[in-house]
Amino acid sequence: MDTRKQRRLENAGWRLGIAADFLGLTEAEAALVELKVRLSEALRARRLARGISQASLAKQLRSSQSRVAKMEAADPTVSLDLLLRGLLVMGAKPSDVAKALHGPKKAAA
Amino acid sequence: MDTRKQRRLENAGWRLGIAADFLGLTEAEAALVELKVRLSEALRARRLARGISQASLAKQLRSSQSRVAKMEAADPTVSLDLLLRGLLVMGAKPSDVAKALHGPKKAAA
DNA sequence: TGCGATAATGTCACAACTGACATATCATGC
DNA sequence: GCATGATATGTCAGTTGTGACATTATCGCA
Repeated sequence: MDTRKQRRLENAGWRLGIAADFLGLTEAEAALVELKVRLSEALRARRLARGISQASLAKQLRSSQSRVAKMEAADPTVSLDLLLRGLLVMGAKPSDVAKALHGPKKAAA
Repeated sequence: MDTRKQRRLENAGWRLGIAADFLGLTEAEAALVELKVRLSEALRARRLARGISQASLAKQLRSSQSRVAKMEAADPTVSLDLLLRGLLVMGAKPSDVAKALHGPKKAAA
């Protein structure tokens, strides 16, 4: 088929309806929240495994106890950047992060 | 051993030397940059696979062409949040994101 | 050569995130 | 009962990220 016309329209940024775009974004937004939750759970798990307090983690992160609490609660005001830094500071390797993204369960039957 | 005293100190936030903490953070910081680069590569790959322009992706993201360019360049001013949203909008599932984190190569010999 | 589309780079006002602090809740041990 | 340590919740001023815009640089095509 002739994809030229479509390409033209898409590149102008119109991609078949604003409503669809909107839905696409909120979908992505929901998925992002899901990912944040998983990372926050992984963070808490790692911290507890090390047996240290939120205050201690905060110090290592150069942050504060209250923010760490919000990180672990997946508070909307916490960025992924901070969450990731928390995990990495707690010794997570990139592959560990990838695992965490898959889901909270390690290997459920 | 008696771990009580150590726990006390740790929970007060002192964890054996500020220098070590500092190194830990910059290490995490470097790892974070690495992850950002991988995600930015994955983003560009996905966009090109779909054959759409930065402007089109920007529209779907409700962002701008210039910011998408910066996303793909792993510019320090773009957040992980935005990068992730970009990937998700481009149809990436969480498992795809996890794969991207492992490394740019899919299955090199 | 000029034109249209795409992408890269710099800037800026505005919005979101941040650390810090105060305070509150909830356990444990005395 | 009430300390003590850990965690949760709310607020706020200062920093960082954001979308938008302008500008520039390529590239392909007629």
